[in-house]
Amino acid sequence: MSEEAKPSRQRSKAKAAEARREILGVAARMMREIGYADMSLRDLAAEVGMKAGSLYYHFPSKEALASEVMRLGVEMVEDAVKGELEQSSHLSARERLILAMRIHLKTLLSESDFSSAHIRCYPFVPDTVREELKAVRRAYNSVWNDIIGAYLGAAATPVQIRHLRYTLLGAMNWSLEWFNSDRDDVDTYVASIAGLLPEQE
Amino acid sequence: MSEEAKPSRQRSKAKAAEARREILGVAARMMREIGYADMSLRDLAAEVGMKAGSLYYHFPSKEALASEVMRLGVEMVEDAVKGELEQSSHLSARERLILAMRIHLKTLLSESDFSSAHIRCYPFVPDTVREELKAVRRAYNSVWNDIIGAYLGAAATPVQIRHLRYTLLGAMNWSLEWFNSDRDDVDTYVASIAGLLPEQE
DNA sequence: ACATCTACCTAACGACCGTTAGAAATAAAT
DNA sequence: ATTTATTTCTAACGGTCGTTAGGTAGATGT
Repeated sequence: MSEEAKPSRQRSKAKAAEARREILGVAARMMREIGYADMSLRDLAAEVGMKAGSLYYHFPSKEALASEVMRLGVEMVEDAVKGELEQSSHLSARERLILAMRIHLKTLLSESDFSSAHIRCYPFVPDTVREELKAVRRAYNSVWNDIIGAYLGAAATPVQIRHLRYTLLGAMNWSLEWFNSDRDDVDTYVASIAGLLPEQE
Repeated sequence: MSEEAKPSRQRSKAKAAEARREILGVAARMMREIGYADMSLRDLAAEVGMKAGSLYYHFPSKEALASEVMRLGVEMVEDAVKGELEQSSHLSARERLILAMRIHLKTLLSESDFSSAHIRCYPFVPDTVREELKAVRRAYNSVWNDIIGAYLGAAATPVQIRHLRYTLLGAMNWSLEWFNSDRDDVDTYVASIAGLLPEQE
Protein backbone atom coordinates (compact mmCIF):
# COMPACT_ATOMS: atom_id res chain seq x y z
CA MET A 1 0.00 0.00 0.00
CA SER A 2 2.69 2.46 0.96
CA GLU A 3 4.64 1.21 -2.02
CA GLU A 4 2.72 3.20 -4.60
CA ALA A 5 2.57 6.33 -2.52
CA LYS A 6 6.26 6.49 -1.75
CA PRO A 7 8.22 9.60 -2.73
CA SER A 8 9.02 9.75 -6.38
CA ARG A 9 12.72 9.15 -5.85
CA GLN A 10 11.75 5.57 -5.19
CA ARG A 11 9.47 5.49 -8.20
CA SER A 12 12.25 6.37 -10.56
CA LYS A 13 14.50 3.74 -9.06
CA ALA A 14 11.68 1.27 -9.51
CA LYS A 15 11.45 2.33 -13.14
CA ALA A 16 15.10 1.62 -13.72
CA ALA A 17 14.78 -1.74 -12.00
CA GLU A 18 11.84 -2.60 -14.23
CA ALA A 19 13.75 -1.73 -17.38
CA ARG A 20 16.59 -3.88 -16.11
CA ARG A 21 14.25 -6.80 -15.58
CA GLU A 22 12.76 -6.40 -19.03
CA ILE A 23 16.21 -6.36 -20.61
CA LEU A 24 17.14 -9.50 -18.71
CA GLY A 25 13.94 -11.24 -19.80
CA VAL A 26 14.34 -10.43 -23.46
CA ALA A 27 18.02 -11.35 -23.32
CA ALA A 28 17.14 -14.71 -21.78
CA ARG A 29 14.66 -15.47 -24.55
CA MET A 30 17.07 -14.43 -27.27
CA MET A 31 19.92 -16.44 -25.79
CA ARG A 32 17.72 -19.51 -25.62
CA GLU A 33 16.49 -19.07 -29.17
CA ILE A 34 19.55 -17.92 -31.11
CA GLY A 35 22.49 -18.19 -28.71
CA TYR A 36 24.90 -15.76 -27.13
CA ALA A 37 26.98 -14.93 -30.20
CA ASP A 38 24.02 -14.19 -32.45
CA MET A 39 22.23 -12.04 -29.92
CA SER A 40 23.05 -8.48 -31.01
CA LEU A 41 22.62 -5.68 -28.52
CA ARG A 42 20.93 -3.61 -31.21
CA ASP A 43 18.23 -6.23 -31.72
CA LEU A 44 17.89 -6.76 -28.00
CA ALA A 45 17.53 -3.03 -27.37
CA ALA A 46 14.96 -2.72 -30.15
CA GLU A 47 12.80 -5.37 -28.49
CA VAL A 48 12.67 -3.41 -25.26
CA GLY A 49 12.17 -0.09 -27.08
CA MET A 50 15.66 1.29 -26.66
CA LYS A 51 18.82 1.93 -28.60
CA ALA A 52 21.86 -0.26 -28.10
CA GLY A 53 23.89 2.32 -26.22
CA SER A 54 21.18 2.75 -23.61
CA LEU A 55 21.67 -0.79 -22.40
CA TYR A 56 24.98 0.35 -20.96
CA TYR A 57 23.15 2.42 -18.40
CA HIS A 58 21.91 -0.85 -16.90
CA PHE A 59 24.76 -3.25 -17.66
CA PRO A 60 28.48 -2.67 -18.07
CA SER A 61 28.89 -5.12 -20.95
CA LYS A 62 27.25 -7.85 -22.99
CA GLU A 63 29.20 -10.40 -21.00
CA ALA A 64 27.92 -9.07 -17.68
CA LEU A 65 24.36 -9.13 -19.00
CA ALA A 66 24.69 -12.70 -20.20
CA SER A 67 26.36 -13.71 -16.97
CA GLU A 68 23.46 -12.38 -14.93
CA VAL A 69 20.91 -14.08 -17.17
CA MET A 70 22.65 -17.39 -16.73
CA ARG A 71 23.20 -16.99 -13.00
CA LEU A 72 19.50 -16.26 -12.54
CA GLY A 73 18.80 -19.33 -14.63
CA VAL A 74 20.56 -21.64 -12.19
CA GLU A 75 19.12 -19.91 -9.15
CA MET A 76 15.60 -20.25 -10.52
CA VAL A 77 15.73 -24.02 -10.95
CA GLU A 78 17.60 -24.41 -7.71
CA ASP A 79 15.05 -22.38 -5.77
CA ALA A 80 12.15 -24.20 -7.41
CA VAL A 81 13.58 -27.64 -6.69
CA LYS A 82 14.72 -26.88 -3.15
CA GLY A 83 11.46 -25.13 -2.34
CA GLU A 84 9.38 -28.07 -3.45
CA LEU A 85 11.59 -30.58 -1.65
CA GLU A 86 11.29 -28.72 1.65
CA GLN A 87 7.54 -29.16 1.51
CA SER A 88 7.88 -32.87 0.83
CA SER A 89 10.00 -34.28 3.61
CA HIS A 90 7.48 -37.04 4.12
CA LEU A 91 8.23 -38.62 0.75
CA SER A 92 10.59 -41.50 0.15
CA ALA A 93 14.02 -40.76 -1.30
CA ARG A 94 12.91 -42.18 -4.63
CA GLU A 95 9.76 -40.09 -4.68
CA ARG A 96 11.78 -37.01 -3.81
CA LEU A 97 14.13 -37.72 -6.70
CA ILE A 98 11.24 -38.04 -9.09
CA LEU A 99 9.68 -34.88 -7.73
CA ALA A 100 12.93 -33.00 -8.22
CA MET A 101 13.05 -34.17 -11.83
CA ARG A 102 9.53 -32.95 -12.45
CA ILE A 103 10.29 -29.51 -11.04
CA HIS A 104 13.58 -29.23 -12.91
CA LEU A 105 11.88 -30.13 -16.18
CA LYS A 106 8.86 -27.89 -15.64
CA THR A 107 11.10 -24.92 -14.88
CA LEU A 108 13.23 -25.62 -17.90
CA LEU A 109 10.49 -26.19 -20.41
CA SER A 110 7.69 -23.87 -19.49
CA GLU A 111 8.73 -21.35 -16.90
CA SER A 112 12.22 -20.06 -17.30
CA ASP A 113 13.94 -18.82 -20.42
CA PHE A 114 16.78 -18.05 -18.03
CA SER A 115 17.39 -21.67 -17.17
CA SER A 116 17.19 -22.90 -20.74
CA ALA A 117 19.40 -20.03 -21.87
CA HIS A 118 21.97 -21.14 -19.34
CA ILE A 119 21.94 -24.72 -20.49
CA ARG A 120 22.05 -23.93 -24.18
CA CYS A 121 24.61 -21.14 -24.09
CA TYR A 122 27.04 -22.35 -21.45
CA PRO A 123 29.36 -24.23 -23.83
CA PHE A 124 29.95 -21.23 -26.07
CA VAL A 125 29.94 -18.29 -23.70
CA PRO A 126 33.26 -16.46 -23.01
CA ASP A 127 35.60 -18.04 -20.48
CA THR A 128 35.17 -15.16 -18.06
CA VAL A 129 31.43 -15.77 -17.94
CA ARG A 130 31.86 -19.49 -17.38
CA GLU A 131 34.25 -18.68 -14.57
CA GLU A 132 31.69 -16.46 -12.87
CA LEU A 133 29.14 -19.26 -13.03
CA LYS A 134 31.27 -21.96 -11.49
CA ALA A 135 30.05 -21.34 -7.95
CA VAL A 136 26.30 -21.39 -8.66
CA ARG A 137 26.68 -24.41 -10.87
CA ARG A 138 28.54 -26.32 -8.21
CA ALA A 139 25.88 -25.41 -5.68
CA TYR A 140 23.12 -26.79 -7.89
CA ASN A 141 25.13 -29.91 -8.58
CA SER A 142 25.44 -30.55 -4.88
CA VAL A 143 21.67 -30.34 -4.52
CA TRP A 144 21.39 -33.24 -6.92
CA ASN A 145 24.21 -35.11 -5.26
CA ASP A 146 22.20 -34.99 -2.04
CA ILE A 147 18.99 -36.14 -3.68
CA ILE A 148 20.66 -38.96 -5.57
CA GLY A 149 22.84 -39.94 -2.64
CA ALA A 150 19.76 -40.33 -0.49
CA TYR A 151 18.12 -42.43 -3.21
CA LEU A 152 21.09 -44.73 -3.76
CA GLY A 153 21.64 -45.21 -0.04
CA ALA A 154 24.69 -45.19 2.17
CA ALA A 155 26.55 -47.77 0.10
CA ALA A 156 26.66 -45.49 -2.97
CA THR A 157 30.10 -44.44 -4.19
CA PRO A 158 30.78 -40.87 -5.35
CA VAL A 159 31.29 -42.03 -8.91
CA GLN A 160 27.96 -43.87 -8.85
CA ILE A 161 26.27 -40.70 -7.70
CA ARG A 162 28.05 -38.62 -10.28
CA HIS A 163 27.17 -40.94 -13.13
CA LEU A 164 23.52 -41.14 -12.20
CA ARG A 165 23.44 -37.36 -11.89
CA TYR A 166 24.90 -36.96 -15.37
CA THR A 167 22.49 -39.52 -16.77
CA LEU A 168 19.41 -37.91 -15.27
CA LEU A 169 20.42 -34.31 -15.93
CA GLY A 170 21.37 -35.30 -19.47
CA ALA A 171 18.05 -37.01 -20.04
CA MET A 172 16.27 -33.91 -18.75
CA ASN A 173 18.32 -31.10 -20.25
CA TRP A 174 18.36 -32.80 -23.63
CA SER A 175 14.60 -32.25 -23.73
CA LEU A 176 15.37 -28.71 -24.88
CA GLU A 177 16.23 -30.29 -28.22
CA TRP A 178 12.96 -32.10 -28.78
CA PHE A 179 10.24 -31.16 -26.34
CA ASN A 180 7.14 -29.76 -28.01
CA SER A 181 4.43 -28.68 -25.61
CA ASP A 182 1.76 -29.39 -28.22
CA ARG A 183 2.77 -33.01 -28.44
CA ASP A 184 4.69 -33.78 -25.25
CA ASP A 185 3.86 -33.67 -21.57
CA VAL A 186 6.31 -33.20 -18.72
CA ASP A 187 4.64 -35.62 -16.31
CA THR A 188 4.50 -38.37 -18.91
CA TYR A 189 8.17 -38.00 -19.71
CA VAL A 190 9.13 -37.91 -16.04
CA ALA A 191 7.14 -41.09 -15.47
CA SER A 192 9.02 -42.63 -18.35
CA ILE A 193 12.39 -41.83 -16.79
CA ALA A 194 11.14 -42.87 -13.36
CA GLY A 195 10.37 -46.30 -14.79
CA LEU A 196 14.13 -46.79 -15.07
CA LEU A 197 14.71 -46.07 -11.40
CA PRO A 198 14.09 -49.16 -9.25
CA GLU A 199 13.02 -48.98 -5.64
CA GLN A 200 16.07 -49.30 -3.42
CA GLU A 201 15.91 -51.47 -0.31
CA MET B 1 50.25 -49.34 -56.23
CA SER B 2 48.99 -47.84 -59.47
CA GLU B 3 47.59 -45.02 -57.36
CA GLU B 4 50.82 -43.14 -56.96
CA ALA B 5 51.88 -43.63 -60.58
CA LYS B 6 48.64 -42.38 -62.06
CA PRO B 7 48.71 -39.47 -64.52
CA SER B 8 49.14 -36.14 -62.83
CA ARG B 9 45.62 -35.00 -63.59
CA GLN B 10 44.56 -37.42 -60.89
CA ARG B 11 47.27 -36.23 -58.53
CA SER B 12 46.07 -32.66 -58.63
CA LYS B 13 42.52 -33.70 -58.03
CA ALA B 14 43.72 -35.73 -55.08
CA LYS B 15 45.48 -32.65 -53.75
CA ALA B 16 42.29 -30.67 -53.86
CA ALA B 17 40.40 -33.46 -52.15
CA GLU B 18 42.98 -33.55 -49.40
CA ALA B 19 42.76 -29.81 -48.81
CA ARG B 20 39.00 -30.20 -48.67
CA ARG B 21 39.30 -32.91 -46.06
CA GLU B 22 41.67 -30.85 -43.98
CA ILE B 23 39.33 -27.87 -44.07
CA LEU B 24 36.46 -30.08 -42.99
CA GLY B 25 38.49 -31.52 -40.14
CA VAL B 26 39.60 -28.18 -38.78
CA ALA B 27 36.10 -26.79 -39.18
CA ALA B 28 34.70 -29.73 -37.22
CA ARG B 29 37.11 -29.15 -34.36
CA MET B 30 36.45 -25.42 -34.29
CA MET B 31 32.70 -25.90 -34.37
CA ARG B 32 32.89 -28.31 -31.49
CA GLU B 33 35.12 -26.02 -29.46
CA ILE B 34 33.74 -22.55 -30.09
CA GLY B 35 30.54 -23.02 -32.08
CA TYR B 36 29.34 -22.07 -35.52
CA ALA B 37 28.93 -18.33 -35.00
CA ASP B 38 32.38 -17.82 -33.45
CA MET B 39 34.19 -19.85 -36.07
CA SER B 40 35.61 -17.22 -38.43
CA LEU B 41 36.66 -18.26 -41.88
CA ARG B 42 39.85 -16.25 -41.47
CA ASP B 43 40.89 -18.23 -38.41
CA LEU B 44 39.84 -21.48 -40.03
CA ALA B 45 41.83 -20.70 -43.16
CA ALA B 46 44.88 -19.74 -41.11
CA GLU B 47 44.83 -23.13 -39.38
CA VAL B 48 45.01 -24.93 -42.71
CA GLY B 49 47.61 -22.50 -44.08
CA MET B 50 45.34 -20.54 -46.40
CA LYS B 51 43.62 -17.20 -46.67
CA ALA B 52 39.91 -16.90 -46.10
CA GLY B 53 38.98 -16.31 -49.73
CA SER B 54 40.67 -19.53 -50.79
CA LEU B 55 38.14 -21.57 -48.88
CA TYR B 56 35.62 -20.58 -51.52
CA TYR B 57 37.48 -22.67 -54.04
CA HIS B 58 36.40 -25.71 -52.03
CA PHE B 59 33.07 -24.62 -50.55
CA PRO B 60 30.44 -22.21 -51.80
CA SER B 61 29.68 -20.72 -48.37
CA LYS B 62 30.23 -21.05 -44.66
CA GLU B 63 26.79 -22.56 -44.36
CA ALA B 64 27.57 -25.25 -46.91
CA LEU B 65 30.82 -26.07 -45.14
CA ALA B 66 29.09 -26.36 -41.77
CA SER B 67 26.31 -28.38 -43.31
CA GLU B 68 28.79 -30.90 -44.69
CA VAL B 69 30.65 -31.12 -41.37
CA MET B 70 27.42 -31.86 -39.56
CA ARG B 71 26.14 -34.30 -42.15
CA LEU B 72 29.38 -36.24 -41.95
CA GLY B 73 29.00 -36.18 -38.18
CA VAL B 74 25.72 -38.07 -38.28
CA GLU B 75 26.90 -40.47 -40.93
CA MET B 76 29.99 -41.32 -38.90
CA VAL B 77 28.11 -42.38 -35.78
CA GLU B 78 25.47 -44.07 -37.85
CA ASP B 79 28.04 -46.08 -39.82
CA ALA B 80 29.94 -46.99 -36.67
CA VAL B 81 26.83 -48.14 -34.81
CA LYS B 82 25.30 -50.01 -37.74
CA GLY B 83 28.61 -51.61 -38.64
CA GLU B 84 29.12 -52.93 -35.15
CA LEU B 85 25.54 -54.17 -34.86
CA GLU B 86 25.81 -56.14 -38.07
CA GLN B 87 28.67 -58.12 -36.63
CA SER B 88 26.71 -58.83 -33.46
CA SER B 89 23.49 -60.45 -34.54
CA HIS B 90 24.00 -63.19 -31.99
CA LEU B 91 23.56 -60.83 -29.05
CA SER B 92 20.35 -60.27 -27.16
CA ALA B 93 18.34 -57.13 -27.85
CA ARG B 94 19.49 -55.68 -24.55
CA GLU B 95 23.11 -56.43 -25.26
CA ARG B 96 22.77 -54.89 -28.70
CA LEU B 97 21.30 -51.75 -27.18
CA ILE B 98 24.20 -51.49 -24.75
CA LEU B 99 26.68 -52.11 -27.54
CA ALA B 100 25.12 -49.36 -29.62
CA MET B 101 25.43 -46.97 -26.70
CA ARG B 102 29.11 -47.81 -26.30
CA ILE B 103 29.82 -47.16 -29.98
CA HIS B 104 27.80 -43.96 -30.05
CA LEU B 105 29.66 -42.65 -27.02
CA LYS B 106 33.09 -43.70 -28.21
CA THR B 107 32.55 -42.02 -31.56
CA LEU B 108 31.30 -38.90 -29.90
CA LEU B 109 33.96 -38.56 -27.26
CA SER B 110 37.16 -39.77 -28.79
CA GLU B 111 36.86 -40.27 -32.51
CA SER B 112 34.75 -37.72 -34.27
CA ASP B 113 34.86 -33.97 -33.92
CA PHE B 114 32.26 -34.08 -36.67
CA SER B 115 29.70 -35.85 -34.53
CA SER B 116 30.25 -33.66 -31.49
CA ALA B 117 30.22 -30.56 -33.68
CA HIS B 118 26.84 -31.63 -35.00
CA ILE B 119 25.39 -32.16 -31.55
CA ARG B 120 26.74 -28.95 -30.10
CA CYS B 121 26.02 -26.64 -33.02
CA TYR B 122 22.68 -27.92 -34.26
CA PRO B 123 20.50 -25.63 -32.11
CA PHE B 124 22.16 -22.43 -33.32
CA VAL B 125 22.99 -23.15 -36.94
CA PRO B 126 21.00 -21.30 -39.67
CA ASP B 127 17.58 -22.69 -40.53
CA THR B 128 18.69 -23.65 -44.01
CA VAL B 129 21.42 -25.87 -42.57
CA ARG B 130 19.03 -27.52 -40.13
CA GLU B 131 16.70 -28.16 -43.01
CA GLU B 132 19.42 -29.91 -44.99
CA LEU B 133 20.14 -32.16 -42.03
CA LYS B 134 16.60 -33.31 -41.42
CA ALA B 135 16.91 -36.42 -43.57
CA VAL B 136 20.15 -37.80 -42.08
CA ARG B 137 18.96 -37.08 -38.59
CA ARG B 138 15.72 -38.91 -39.15
CA ALA B 139 17.64 -41.86 -40.55
CA TYR B 140 19.83 -42.08 -37.46
CA ASN B 141 16.80 -41.74 -35.21
CA SER B 142 15.19 -44.68 -36.91
CA VAL B 143 18.27 -46.78 -36.23
CA TRP B 144 17.71 -46.18 -32.53
CA ASN B 145 14.00 -46.77 -32.84
CA ASP B 146 14.79 -50.21 -34.19
CA ILE B 147 17.29 -51.03 -31.46
CA ILE B 148 15.05 -49.80 -28.69
CA GLY B 149 11.94 -51.34 -30.22
CA ALA B 150 13.65 -54.71 -30.26
CA TYR B 151 14.70 -54.25 -26.63
CA LEU B 152 11.28 -53.20 -25.37
CA GLY B 153 9.53 -55.98 -27.26
CA ALA B 154 6.43 -56.14 -29.40
CA ALA B 155 4.19 -54.58 -26.77
CA ALA B 156 6.10 -51.29 -26.81
CA THR B 157 4.18 -48.21 -27.89
CA PRO B 158 5.74 -45.60 -30.18
CA VAL B 159 5.76 -43.03 -27.40
CA GLN B 160 7.54 -45.46 -25.07
CA ILE B 161 10.20 -46.00 -27.69
CA ARG B 162 10.53 -42.30 -28.35
CA HIS B 163 10.87 -41.44 -24.67
CA LEU B 164 13.49 -44.07 -24.03
CA ARG B 165 15.37 -42.90 -27.11
CA TYR B 166 15.36 -39.33 -25.85
CA THR B 167 16.43 -40.46 -22.39
CA LEU B 168 19.34 -42.53 -23.62
CA LEU B 169 20.51 -40.12 -26.31
CA GLY B 170 20.23 -37.30 -23.80
CA ALA B 171 22.25 -39.19 -21.23
CA MET B 172 24.89 -39.89 -23.87
CA ASN B 173 25.05 -36.60 -25.75
CA TRP B 174 25.11 -34.64 -22.53
CA SER B 175 28.49 -36.24 -21.83
CA LEU B 176 29.97 -33.60 -24.14
CA GLU B 177 29.42 -31.20 -21.26
CA TRP B 178 31.32 -33.11 -18.61
CA PHE B 179 33.33 -36.01 -19.97
CA ASN B 180 37.03 -35.73 -19.21
CA SER B 181 39.11 -38.54 -20.66
CA ASP B 182 41.67 -38.16 -17.87
CA ARG B 183 39.07 -38.87 -15.23
CA ASP B 184 36.23 -40.66 -16.99
CA ASP B 185 35.93 -43.87 -18.93
CA VAL B 186 33.36 -44.66 -21.61
CA ASP B 187 32.83 -48.29 -20.65
CA THR B 188 32.30 -47.43 -17.01
CA TYR B 189 29.70 -44.82 -17.88
CA VAL B 190 27.93 -47.13 -20.30
CA ALA B 191 27.80 -49.79 -17.60
CA SER B 192 26.28 -47.22 -15.30
CA ILE B 193 23.50 -46.42 -17.76
CA ALA B 194 23.04 -50.09 -18.56
CA GLY B 195 22.34 -50.69 -14.88
CA LEU B 196 19.10 -48.77 -15.39
CA LEU B 197 17.95 -51.05 -18.21
CA PRO B 198 16.30 -54.21 -16.86
CA GLU B 199 16.25 -57.47 -18.76
CA GLN B 200 12.96 -57.78 -20.63
CA GLU B 201 11.11 -61.09 -20.67
C1' DA C 1 56.91 -23.35 -76.89
C1' DC C 2 52.75 -22.08 -75.67
C1' DA C 3 48.16 -22.65 -73.67
C1' DT C 4 45.31 -24.52 -70.05
C1' DC C 5 43.96 -25.76 -65.63
C1' DT C 6 44.47 -25.92 -60.61
C1' DA C 7 44.82 -23.98 -56.27
C1' DC C 8 45.62 -20.20 -53.95
C1' DC C 9 46.26 -14.99 -52.92
C1' DT C 10 45.29 -9.86 -52.77
C1' DA C 11 42.40 -6.43 -51.85
C1' DA C 12 38.46 -4.77 -51.18
C1' DC C 13 33.11 -4.24 -50.45
C1' DG C 14 29.27 -3.57 -47.47
C1' DA C 15 27.38 -4.96 -43.35
C1' DC C 16 27.28 -5.55 -38.64
C1' DC C 17 29.41 -5.77 -34.09
C1' DG C 18 30.33 -4.09 -28.92
C1' DT C 19 31.35 -0.01 -26.94
C1' DT C 20 31.87 5.02 -25.72
C1' DA C 21 31.40 10.19 -25.13
C1' DG C 22 28.50 13.52 -24.85
C1' DA C 23 24.02 15.67 -25.80
C1' DA C 24 19.08 15.61 -25.00
C1' DA C 25 15.03 14.64 -22.81
C1' DT C 26 12.28 13.55 -18.92
C1' DA C 27 11.16 13.65 -14.19
C1' DA C 28 12.20 15.27 -9.32
C1' DA C 29 13.75 18.38 -5.73
C1' DT C 30 14.38 22.88 -4.05
C1' DA D 1 11.28 28.57 -11.97
C1' DT D 2 15.58 26.65 -11.52
C1' DT D 3 18.55 23.24 -10.49
C1' DT D 4 19.50 18.34 -10.17
C1' DA D 5 19.23 13.54 -11.11
C1' DT D 6 17.66 9.82 -13.99
C1' DT D 7 17.18 7.66 -18.19
C1' DT D 8 17.62 7.43 -23.09
C1' DC D 9 19.46 8.96 -27.60
C1' DT D 10 22.86 10.34 -31.25
C1' DA D 11 26.71 9.50 -33.61
C1' DA D 12 30.56 7.68 -34.15
C1' DC D 13 35.07 4.66 -33.34
C1' DG D 14 37.72 0.67 -34.42
C1' DG D 15 37.15 -3.85 -35.50
C1' DT D 16 35.57 -8.25 -37.56
C1' DC D 17 32.70 -10.68 -40.52
C1' DG D 18 31.26 -13.46 -44.98
C1' DT D 19 31.93 -12.88 -49.56
C1' DT D 20 33.64 -11.59 -54.28
C1' DA D 21 36.43 -10.13 -58.40
C1' DG D 22 40.38 -10.49 -60.46
C1' DG D 23 45.16 -11.67 -60.42
C1' DT D 24 49.12 -15.18 -60.14
C1' DA D 25 52.44 -19.01 -59.56
C1' DG D 26 53.03 -23.51 -60.75
C1' DA D 27 51.81 -27.87 -62.57
C1' DT D 28 49.80 -30.13 -66.64
C1' DG D 29 48.67 -30.93 -71.44
C1' DT D 30 49.60 -30.30 -76.41
